[in-house]
Amino acid sequence: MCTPSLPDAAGELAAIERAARLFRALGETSRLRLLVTLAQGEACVSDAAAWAGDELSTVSQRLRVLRAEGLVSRRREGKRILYGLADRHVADLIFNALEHAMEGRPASEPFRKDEPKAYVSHDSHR
Amino acid sequence: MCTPSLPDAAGELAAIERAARLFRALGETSRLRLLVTLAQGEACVSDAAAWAGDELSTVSQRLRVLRAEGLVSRRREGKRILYGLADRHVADLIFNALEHAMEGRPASEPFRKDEPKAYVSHDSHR
DNA sequence: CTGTCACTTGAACATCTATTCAAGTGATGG
DNA sequence: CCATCACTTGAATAGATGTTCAAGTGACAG
Repeated sequence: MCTPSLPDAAGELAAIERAARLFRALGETSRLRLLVTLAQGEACVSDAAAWAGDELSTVSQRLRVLRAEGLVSRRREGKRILYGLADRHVADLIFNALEHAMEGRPASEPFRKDEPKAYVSHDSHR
Repeated sequence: MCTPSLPDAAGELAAIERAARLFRALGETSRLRLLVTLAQGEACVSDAAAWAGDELSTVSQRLRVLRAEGLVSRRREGKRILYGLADRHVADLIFNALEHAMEGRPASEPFRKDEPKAYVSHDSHR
């Protein structure tokens, strides 16, 4: 008699929470730029900081956030530590968003009285 | 050895900025839950508020943010205003993230000395 | 060993963001 | 037309988050 439209398992709520944190990590221009940079290939923190024109510790903190969400990989090479995108999944997520961002309207859609198109998912994903 | 890895057009920077705002909109549990709810079908604000157990105005504000990023559609039906997912692209984004969230490690990966796998994108997307 | 290099981390500050209440808007139904 | 319903919006507050400086860590070169 409750949860009228959400046959979600408790685990799904946790997954949503998790996904939200993931999105939040992606949701900052500086961090996203960093990821796009890493999509071109691995980089050490110093270089990444140089490309971005930011402080070393700033970039390190950004990578910390990204790593906490499993978005980047990390390996040592000599004295440097190389970061890269964690997997193809991450790249997909980013490029999908970039596509949507380019297609989407210029962020100025006052009201539009009726927008008939509403997408409905194929039932459940689970 | 300058702009070593970023042949980005100026427009791409704007796209990244845009994508980041999009991710930020997705990056909050309450808003993401709302979107997942809408993925099951359209809903009016009152109902959505009831499902979520939140104030009407709270949900309205959330929808405002989502609408500003083009994530939801809106149409009037009688006295109600029905919201839904904007398009399949949005659903893809969400479900991709949910998958990654489920696959990913339990958010406790202290260091892992060497993680050899670093994904490198197939050159450019442009 | 020891010094140094490359990076990480803690704390402080500033900024941004979400939620809420109250007031406003506008289409609908009578 | 007018009252009402369903929703939106503005302002205030509280909580979260990013950046920076300074200090800390750890591996590698000598």
